[in-house]
Amino acid sequence: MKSDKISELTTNRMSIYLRCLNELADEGIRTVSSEKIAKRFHLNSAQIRKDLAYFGEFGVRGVGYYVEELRTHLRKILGLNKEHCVAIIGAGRLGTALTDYYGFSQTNFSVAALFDADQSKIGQKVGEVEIFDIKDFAEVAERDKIDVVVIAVPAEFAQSVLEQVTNAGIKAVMNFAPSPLKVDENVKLKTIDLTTSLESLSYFLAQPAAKNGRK
Amino acid sequence: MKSDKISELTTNRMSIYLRCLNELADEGIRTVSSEKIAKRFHLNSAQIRKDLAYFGEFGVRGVGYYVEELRTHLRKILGLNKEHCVAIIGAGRLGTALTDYYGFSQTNFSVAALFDADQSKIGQKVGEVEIFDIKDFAEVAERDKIDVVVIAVPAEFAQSVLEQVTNAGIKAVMNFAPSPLKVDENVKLKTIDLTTSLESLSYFLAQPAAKNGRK
DNA sequence: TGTATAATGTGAAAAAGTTCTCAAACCAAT
DNA sequence: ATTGGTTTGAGAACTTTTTCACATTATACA
Repeated sequence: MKSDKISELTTNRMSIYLRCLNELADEGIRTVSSEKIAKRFHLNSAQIRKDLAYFGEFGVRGVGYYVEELRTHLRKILGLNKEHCVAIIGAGRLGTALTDYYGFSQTNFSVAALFDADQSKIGQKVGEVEIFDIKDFAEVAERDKIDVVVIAVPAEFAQSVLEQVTNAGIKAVMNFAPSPLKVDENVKLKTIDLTTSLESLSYFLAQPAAKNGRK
Repeated sequence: MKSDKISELTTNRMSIYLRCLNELADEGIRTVSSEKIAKRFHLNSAQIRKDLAYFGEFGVRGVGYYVEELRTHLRKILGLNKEHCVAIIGAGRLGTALTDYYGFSQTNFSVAALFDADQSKIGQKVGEVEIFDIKDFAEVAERDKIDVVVIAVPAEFAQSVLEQVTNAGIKAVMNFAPSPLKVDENVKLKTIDLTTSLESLSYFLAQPAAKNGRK
C-alpha cells in the first residue's frame, strides 16, 4: 500500500468492483478470487489486484478476498460510509429527471435541493424536493449540508454557476453542460459530455469498418 | 496522416475541438493557431496538433488553421455531415428527459422514437416522439432508419435490450445503465455510468486533501 | 531579395497505465 | 510434517498517451 496519487481510472474501477461485490454478496458468496471476479464481470484479474493493492493488503494468498470485508473497505475508501447531499442546479428536463433518478436509488446520495433562476419555478416541488432561487444557493447549501453539486444548466451559464457554488465552499461538482469549464484545483469537477459521447459514436459509424447503422 | 488506429481519447477531443471552432466561427474569427485554441479553452497545443495530424495536414505553417476549413474537416471526420436518428429505450424519467435534451439541440442527432415494455405507455407521445413497444424495435428501427440507440432502462434489463438492438443491426449504443455489458466487437458501446461518476466525487471528498464539502 | 517572426507536423523523450511473471503465503490432504 | 494446488502482491516489461523540441515552411516587411 502506497497511496501516493491514485489515478481516476483506478478510483472509477473501485466503484465497479464494489458493484460486483454487492452482486456476489447478494448471492451469498463469502470469498472470491480476483480471477473469478475478472471472469464473471469481464475484467482483468491483474488489474483488480493492482488496484486494490494501492489501498491495502485486503486479500489472502491461496484464498482470495473475503467479500464482506472487501465491500466494507471499498465503501470506506470511496467515502460511502457517510451520506452525501446533492443539489442540482437547473430544474429543466434533465435536472428534474436526475432528481428522481438519484432519489430513487438506494445509494448514499440523496438530492436535497433543486435550484433555478426562473422565478416561476421557485417554490415548486419535484417529488419531495423543493426548487430554490439560485441566488440563495450559499444559504440553502449551508443549511442542508450540500456537499455535491450537479450542474444541469445550458452551456452559457455553466461557468458562472460553477463559480457561484465553489465560492460557497462546494468541492465536488458533476457537470452536464457541454462547456469547457475552468475550476480551482482543490475542487473536483467531473464533466459528463453527452454531445461528445454521441459524436464519438458518430465517428465510429463513419468508419468504413462499421458497415453502418442499418444492416 | 496515418490513421492506423485512432484512440477514443483522440476522437473525444476532436469533438471538443469542433465545439471550440464553432465558437470561434461565431465570433467571425478566420484563422487560429493551436496555441490560441489551447490558451482560450484550457487545452494543450501540442496535443491539438498531434490529434489533428492523425487525420491530415490541415494547418499552414506560420499561419495556423483556417477555422471554416477545419470545421468542415472535423464534421466530416466525426460523421456529422449526415443526420443520425436516435432511438431511446426506456421511457422513464431519464429516457424522456434525454428525448427533449437531444431534440432541443441543433445537432445532427434527432430522436425518432422511444421504446418501452410498459403497455400503458405505448402509443403516448413525449413532445413529438411516439412511444413504441420494445417488441417492435426491429421493425420501427428499420422504418425510421435508426442508427444510434440510447439505453435508459434499469440495470437488470440492459443486457437483453442491448442484444435485441444489436440483433436488429444497430452498431452504436450509448448506455446509461450501471451494468457491465458484453457486446460484439463490431458494435460500439459507450457507457455513461452516473453511479461511478458520483462515487468518484465521493472518493475525492473522502481524501484528507479535500477539506470536505462544506467550508 | 533577405531577414525576422510565426506556427505546423513529427520524431524522440517522458509519463502514465496495463499486463506479465513469479516468489511468498496459505490451505487441504496425505 | 511434507507435498501439491491456489492465489495474492509487487517488481519488471510492455503499451499507450502526453509532452517536448525543433526542422521546416509560410508570411510580412524592409
